[in-house]
Amino acid sequence: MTSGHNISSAVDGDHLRAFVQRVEAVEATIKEEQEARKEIYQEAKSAGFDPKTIRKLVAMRRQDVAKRQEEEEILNLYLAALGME
Amino acid sequence: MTSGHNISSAVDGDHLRAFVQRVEAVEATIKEEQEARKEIYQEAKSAGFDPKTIRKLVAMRRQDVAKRQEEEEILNLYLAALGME
Amino acid sequence: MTSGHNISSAVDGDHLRAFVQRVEAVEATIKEEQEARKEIYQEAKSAGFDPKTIRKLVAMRRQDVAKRQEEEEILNLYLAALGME
Amino acid sequence: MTSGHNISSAVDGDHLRAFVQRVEAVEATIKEEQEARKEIYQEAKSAGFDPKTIRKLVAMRRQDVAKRQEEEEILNLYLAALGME
DNA sequence: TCAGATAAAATCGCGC
DNA sequence: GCGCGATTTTATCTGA
Repeated sequence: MTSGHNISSAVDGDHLRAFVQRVEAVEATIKEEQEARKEIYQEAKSAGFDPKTIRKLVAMRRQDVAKRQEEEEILNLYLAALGME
Repeated sequence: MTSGHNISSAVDGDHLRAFVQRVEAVEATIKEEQEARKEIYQEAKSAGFDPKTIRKLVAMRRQDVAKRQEEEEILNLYLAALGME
Repeated sequence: MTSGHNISSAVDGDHLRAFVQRVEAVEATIKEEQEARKEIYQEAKSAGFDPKTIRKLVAMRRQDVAKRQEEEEILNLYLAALGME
Repeated sequence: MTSGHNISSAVDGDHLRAFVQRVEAVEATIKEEQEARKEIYQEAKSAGFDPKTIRKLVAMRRQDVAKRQEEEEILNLYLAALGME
C-alpha cells in the first residue's frame, strides 16, 4: 500500500497531479495571450484609435451574419411594440 | 482618393486593419489553448478521473494563490497605514 | 389598432413594458445600495480609516467564505468518487 | 492598553469592524436584488420573451441618446476605413 | 486622463 | 433542449 489507504480504487495521485499541472500550464498560456491582447488594445489607443470600437469591429467579424440579422429583427419587433421605433 | 471617402483625415484603414488582425491572431491562439484544455479534461475522463473534480482542484489552487496575494497586499496596506513601509 | 402595426401576432407591448419596468425598478434599488456603500466608505475615510484597506478586508472575508464552500464541495466530490456518499 | 499593542495610533478594531459589517450588509442586499432581477428575466422567458433582447432594451434606455449616436458614428468611420460598409 | 476595480452580459460545459 | 454554474468578455466606475 502506497499511502495509507486500503481501498484498491484509491486515486492514482501522480496521474491526477499530472493532469492538474497540464491544465494549469495551458491556463498560464491563455492568461499570457489575454494580456497580449490587452496590450494590443493599449497600443491601438496610444495610436489614437478607440479600443471600444475596435472590440465591436472584432465582435462583428466574429458574428455570423444571419444571426445578426435575426437579432436585429427581434429587436425591431420589440422596439415597435414599445413605440420606440 | 483610396477608398470612396474624400476626407483625408478620416481613419487610417491600414493601421486599423493591422490592429484588428493582431487581435484576431491572439484570439485564435486563445481558442486553440482552450480546446487543448478541453482535450486534457477528456483525456482525464478516459483515464477514469472525474473532470468536475479536477476542475475543482484547479479552482482551489487558483484561489489559494489569489488568497495569498490578497493577504500580502493587505499586510502592505497595514504597514503603510502605520508608517512602517 | 393601437400603435401603427397591423400584425396581431406581434409582441405584446404592455406585457413587455411591464417586465422592462420591473427590471428598471430593481436596478434603481441596486444603484441606491451601491451609493449607500460608497457613502459608508466615505464615512470610514472621514473617521480616519483607509478605504482601500477596508475593501481588501471585505474581499478577504468574501474569499474565506468562497474557499470554505469550495473545500466542502470537493470533499463531497471525493466522497462520491469513493462511493462513500 | 486594550489588545497587546503599544502604538497609540493602532487601529480601533471595533470601529473598523462596524464599517466592515455595514459594507457586508449592503452587499447582501445588492446580491438579493440581483437575484430578484434574474428571476424577473426567467419569468419573462417563461412568458415567451427573449431575455437577451430585453437586456438590450434596458441598456438602451439607460444609455444617453447623444452618446449612442456618437459611438455609432465612430463605428461607421471605422467600418468605412476597413471597407466593411 | 488613465489604469485598476467593479459590475453586467455573453458564452461555454455539463447534467438532466 | 433547458437550466445552472463557471468562465470569459465587455462596460462602467472610481481614484490617482
